[in-house]
Amino acid sequence: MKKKITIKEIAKILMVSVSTVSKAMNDSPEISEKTKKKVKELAKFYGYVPNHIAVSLKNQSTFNIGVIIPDIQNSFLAEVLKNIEVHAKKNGYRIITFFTGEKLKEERESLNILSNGMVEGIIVCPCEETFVEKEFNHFKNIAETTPLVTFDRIHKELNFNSVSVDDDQSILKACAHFQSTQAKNILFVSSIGWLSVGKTRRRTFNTFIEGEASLNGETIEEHNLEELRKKIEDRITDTSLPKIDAILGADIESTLISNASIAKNNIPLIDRISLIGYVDKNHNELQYPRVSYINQFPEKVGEKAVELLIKNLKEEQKIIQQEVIKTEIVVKDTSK
Amino acid sequence: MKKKITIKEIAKILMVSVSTVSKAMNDSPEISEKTKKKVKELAKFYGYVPNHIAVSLKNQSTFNIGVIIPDIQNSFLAEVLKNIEVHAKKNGYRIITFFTGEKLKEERESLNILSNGMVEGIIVCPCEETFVEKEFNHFKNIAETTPLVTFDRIHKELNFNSVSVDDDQSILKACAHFQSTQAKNILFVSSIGWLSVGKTRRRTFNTFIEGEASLNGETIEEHNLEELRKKIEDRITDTSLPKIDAILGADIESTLISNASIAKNNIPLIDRISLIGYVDKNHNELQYPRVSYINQFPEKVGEKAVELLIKNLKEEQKIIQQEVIKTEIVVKDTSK
DNA sequence: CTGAAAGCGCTAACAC
DNA sequence: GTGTTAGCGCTTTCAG
Repeated sequence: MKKKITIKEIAKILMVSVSTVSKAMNDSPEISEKTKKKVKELAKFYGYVPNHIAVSLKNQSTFNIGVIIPDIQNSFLAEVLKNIEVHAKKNGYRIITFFTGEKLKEERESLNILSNGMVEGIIVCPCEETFVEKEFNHFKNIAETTPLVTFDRIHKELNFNSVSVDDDQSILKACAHFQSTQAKNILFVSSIGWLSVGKTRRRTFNTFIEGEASLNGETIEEHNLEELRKKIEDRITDTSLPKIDAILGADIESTLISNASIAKNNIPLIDRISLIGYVDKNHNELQYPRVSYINQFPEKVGEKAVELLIKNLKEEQKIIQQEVIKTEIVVKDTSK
Repeated sequence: MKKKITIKEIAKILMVSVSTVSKAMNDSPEISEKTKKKVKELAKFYGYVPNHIAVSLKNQSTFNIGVIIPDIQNSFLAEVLKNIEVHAKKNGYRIITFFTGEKLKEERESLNILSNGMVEGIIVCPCEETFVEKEFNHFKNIAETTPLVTFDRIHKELNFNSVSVDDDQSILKACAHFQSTQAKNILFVSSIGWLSVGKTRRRTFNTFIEGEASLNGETIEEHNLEELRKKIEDRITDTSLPKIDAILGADIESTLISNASIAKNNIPLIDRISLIGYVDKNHNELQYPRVSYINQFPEKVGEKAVELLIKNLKEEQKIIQQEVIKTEIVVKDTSK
């Protein structure tokens, strides 16, 4: 493997000093056009590119933003990530992405590694284990020295800059939508009952239903997807029980399974069960029927997160801002 | 924002030299247990973490692997990426991911940035524009100084370490599968005719069909997905034309649209059109009907890519190895 | 217009 | 067992 050429070697070949080469490469007005040309030509010839690590160390700035994500397979997070990258780049920053697999240990490690010189600031979606363990100290420690923005998942102890989605509002809007279409029996399905966000969504659903005399609610929560499918199919095909008018999916998986169950059991149109849930937008557009869904605007989440972080990088004093993105129900084929 | 503490400051507080602190932190046997304890305690107290940039510069090694991906929304690439990350971590490496958006300029820039000190080696899926422009010099230049592994997309000029998928075989296996189920008229649908991989797939399909007297082939290629949907629906519902027995989807989008079109037009079972194509595995499992698909083993691609790269990092001399992953047809609901 | 020298934070050979 | 020192590749002040 060929060795990479350094400024020093270029200087030697040209019989000038390293500082001259450095200045020439950076187009300093101190250097004559002639020398600049000479230096640049040789640099190009040898394929010189400044060593990024050395520049970072010297300048104490990397133009890197760290991003920590629980899971890349989560299409919402993937879309946020994409948008973080786009907006970071637009502002002259690169991103360094770590995945935690929802593990607290990985999250801690990622924060530690990133926060020491690698990046100027960090955008992080806290992992599930963090919420289970109610352990937020690693964030607090890091936030003392490194600008931090959390997104998507919130907790009162996570009082940093954050961008989240109005989750309660999503559920309430979906319920209200069902109500306006005369649904009576609403089934809440979830494969994420163990996740804090899953718990909140269920609680919000239940609270709403209890407050509405005209509505009746049922819940199916099951982590195992095959089991979940079975339970949903059993329920919606069981004619001995009151008919389900609408299903609210608490996550992508349960929404898809509900959609599949309705399709598979070929339920006649007259008995159509409405369905609203969470989906991968791109995918949803291409399937039939397209599910009516809760749009969480991942583009906005990504953009805002970058915006908040960069604002914090520039300001000297630290400002705390908590953005909440409003969601909307997008009516497609599975509801009126 | 609080300043991060350095080794120097710890040394001053403890009235020892920086090297003592450094050695103590790195558990050098030269240092007494007592001093180690003293140093470590203070380090912990002040939340000291070594500056990664400085360590990298000093050691001339970063334990970073660069990954360059055209598009994170592509579920195949996302899954490969996830597996690259997992296997990199397993070997003690972090990954730094850049997205090119299929743009040659971005690809060039990403390679340049990564190759100078940031990473030890690079895993890259070359972007489409690279193939359109037939411009491979940026890879060749980088490969002279930085270990490189390309994956997924290949070209005879890209003669580096690579992991690719046996694309021809995928198409041939699908055709053979249709043939074995007595299909006569096969429709090839594609939304990626403009992409090199799309061209190859179509060519392979056509060549096979022409060689088989018992088979008849048709092709619908259309970049605009709404148009594509219309064309597919028109074709499969047009009873004045010979009936389509099977559809081969050349990419995820056209496969999904075909599936949706069949479902939407409620084609009776007796006229069932078989469908094989490319899918997002996770998603496919949850929908109904689940599409019979070509498994490209993204896990293997990611794992092999890391393996090849690390092999190259360790060996002094450079070895070139071109891995080809065999695919398989996974029969689900849309074919016999 | 060019060069010498200091220093970013850390490690490690070498001295004591 | 601990300290001194040089140096990784680069930028930048200051001197000439």
